[in-house]
Amino acid sequence: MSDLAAALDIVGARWALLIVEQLLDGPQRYGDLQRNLGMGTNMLATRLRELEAAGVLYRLPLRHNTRAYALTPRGLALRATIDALGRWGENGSEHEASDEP
Amino acid sequence: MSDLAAALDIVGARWALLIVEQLLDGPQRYGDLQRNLGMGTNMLATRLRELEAAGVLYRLPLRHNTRAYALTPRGLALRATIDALGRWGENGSEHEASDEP
DNA sequence: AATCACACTTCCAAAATGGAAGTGCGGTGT
DNA sequence: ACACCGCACTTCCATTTTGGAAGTGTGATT
Repeated sequence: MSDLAAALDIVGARWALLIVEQLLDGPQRYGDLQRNLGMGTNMLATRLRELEAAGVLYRLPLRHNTRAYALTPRGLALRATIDALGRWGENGSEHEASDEP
Repeated sequence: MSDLAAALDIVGARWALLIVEQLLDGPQRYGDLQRNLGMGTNMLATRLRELEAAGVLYRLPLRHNTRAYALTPRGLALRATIDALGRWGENGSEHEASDEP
């Protein structure tokens, strides 16, 4: 399995990189993530569990039954990838059907 | 929609980035891609259609009924992202691993 | 005691994925 | 000429993933 395939196994799932992108701005709570991303709560819970198991993020306990999610060093290391993909996505409005590359 | 979300809309689908990674080594034919990637032929056909529509790759006609798939400039621009993700994936076996070299 | 915010879980329908087999076309061998 | 082959797909169907909506449990607040 190539390095790329190994990486995609972890952050290739839908919403995974968007969650990490949010957390690059600092730790956030479950409800905040859900509102900021507009994704269903079941998917969010599943992804957070997977990303925690993969060592990308961890649960940061706050008061009583509330907690925040924060990136581990391994999660922060995704900044380069996310920046690169984001820059690539910037130029997405320049597509037109042409027969020559 | 953020730049990252726009990018993921195109290359976030399963296999998409792996296909692009293959084509970074040069144009390949359908059968080669299938063998090199080990993916089902129906998915490959679907992804190639989507990536062509998105301007990431194009069909390069060869003799008779054969053709190769090659990256457009927009597809080649994914090299930075793929390299970054690949480098991130390299360090995936450090969960309970030994000491460093 | 009743209500509320928060962090989920459960249930079910819809969409994506994957394996296997089939299709069409042009070239090759006999 | 005619059977056969490789290539590039398409079709069919089972399995997995995703998504929306509603429900659960816990501790604080009124």
